[in-house]
Amino acid sequence: MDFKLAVANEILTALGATFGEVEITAPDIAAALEIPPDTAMGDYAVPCFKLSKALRKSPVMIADQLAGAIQADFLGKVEAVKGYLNFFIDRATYAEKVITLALSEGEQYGSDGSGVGRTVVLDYSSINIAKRFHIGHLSTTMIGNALYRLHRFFGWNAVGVNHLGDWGTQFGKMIAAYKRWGDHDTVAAGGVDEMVKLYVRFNAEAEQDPALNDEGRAWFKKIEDGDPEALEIFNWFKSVTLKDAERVYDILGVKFDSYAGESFYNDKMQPVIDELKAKGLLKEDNGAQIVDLQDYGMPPALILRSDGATLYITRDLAAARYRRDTYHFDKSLYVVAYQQDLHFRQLFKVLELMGYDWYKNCEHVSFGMVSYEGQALSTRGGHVVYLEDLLNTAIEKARAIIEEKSPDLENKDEVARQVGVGAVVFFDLYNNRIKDIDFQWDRALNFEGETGPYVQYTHARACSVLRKAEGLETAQPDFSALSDPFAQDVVRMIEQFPDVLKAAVNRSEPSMVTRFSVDLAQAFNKFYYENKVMVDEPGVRTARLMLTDCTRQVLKQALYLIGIEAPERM
RNA sequence: GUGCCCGUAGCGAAGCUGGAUAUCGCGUCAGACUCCGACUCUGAAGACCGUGGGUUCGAAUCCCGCCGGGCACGCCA
Repeated sequence: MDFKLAVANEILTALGATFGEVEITAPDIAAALEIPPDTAMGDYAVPCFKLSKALRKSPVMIADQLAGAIQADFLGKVEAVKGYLNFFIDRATYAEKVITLALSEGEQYGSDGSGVGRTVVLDYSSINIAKRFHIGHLSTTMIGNALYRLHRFFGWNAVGVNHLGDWGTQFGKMIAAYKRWGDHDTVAAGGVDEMVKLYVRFNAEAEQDPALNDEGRAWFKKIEDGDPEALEIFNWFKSVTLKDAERVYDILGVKFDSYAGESFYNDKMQPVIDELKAKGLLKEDNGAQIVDLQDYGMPPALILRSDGATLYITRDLAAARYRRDTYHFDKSLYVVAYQQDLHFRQLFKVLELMGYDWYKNCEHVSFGMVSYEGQALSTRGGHVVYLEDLLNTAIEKARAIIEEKSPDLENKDEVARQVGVGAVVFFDLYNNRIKDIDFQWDRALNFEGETGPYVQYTHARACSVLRKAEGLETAQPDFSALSDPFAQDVVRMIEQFPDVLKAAVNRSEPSMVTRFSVDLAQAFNKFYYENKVMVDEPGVRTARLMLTDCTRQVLKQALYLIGIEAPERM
């Protein structure tokens, strides 16, 4: 039973009985239902101010009259207060319905299956070849991962794309540097770090000897032309970078279905350019080919440089079309920082001008910048935190706490990893994605308060209680044992879980799930403190254990959806 | 200069399809519990919700101006 809808139906009936025909439907009323700021005021409320005009009566009068006309067995009490109609629901029934539903649906609880038969393409993480993974890449990776999991949970066919940054003259420079100073074994052993060293050296020496740059360009031209040697080195660089990145992805539990990056679209741009030309969208400006977007308040989109070379947006146009043709997506998300807001507005606008109505299904999921202790990240300036270092530090810290608090734990290494990584990921997904993050070690490694470890701990605690209850006599649950405010808060959170997930998907906002997990954990901890679960009375005990089980299940699911594991002991 | 985004207690935030007394965490202070597991509970101090207008029965929430900060604005990605 949907409580909101049930309450809404009662109101509708009472409205009809009291004021005659009204043009309003039950779902309308359900949408207008609110949860009062204080549970002492009621469990649901309807503000009657909007009805005031249509009915030509004061809100206070409407509320008063409706209160007198409503009676239903699942409603405890109906009160009219200053134009608000407040409902008190029968709490035992409420708890029973919510818990029974959540437990019967199990791991599917929270999903309405609304994505079945639909496909979403998610572009996230999108690392650059020959660069190390640092904290600036965490948000795109984890937001993308969370959205990927959320969509799958709702039944979507999700395609995760790591749109590799593997195109540009810097790769020609890298090869030139490698040919001059590098050797296979050193790079194979040192990985990305060695490649970065070569690149840094190249740029340093190129300042003395600009001819080196020509050498770099020449190598890049060879890549473009498909020269076997150039391609072999280039592809090898890619595989070394991906191997390095894979290590981090494994720690984070992040996966992709495609690694088609910029170079992949090298031979797919010409048809797009031809099409732009055919549709009369392309025009020359200062030797370059552009799409004029002046009518839309935007600077022009540069499709071809004056030397004929393609640009970023040219590749993204080709990529958008390729994804549409290949995956037939119903939705395409780009999890990219807000610096590129304009780029995506231009991209989507050009798609629209090309006549692709599916441009509407493309969305830029933009997020804030990461700075480090107040300053911009700078790889060159050494002002940077590498992701692997951060994760390892977090894992070590978790390990130390485990040694102190639960030295007898069996799989300490695994749990340390789960908790350490959980802290970092949670930190990243905690705030609205649009907010900038100033990375500070002590905050990212915080395990107390609103943090991943706190939620994980609550989950482990629930597991512990359930373990202790194994083998005890079960009885018909007495749901009236869940009528107190603390248990009710937990029930309410569990009831809201499906709505929270839906909103998180609709708004592409994983932080809603992160927030929810904290709220549920807090509510459960209060409940747990105020009510003893393991009481002698079997009916009461069973009801409280069911609530504990529900909490465990929902916390685990919430954490999973934002990419965090939930150990059963810690 | 133009466009977009952000501005809520000392700090970090939530609340933004308008609704009752603006929540949460960190930190500070005073207590309680210390019973299943780093928890939890009670209370204190701390917010003219950047600012000025407007719309509305009602604005942190919507609209406009201003201030402060960030990002972006043709041949990088």
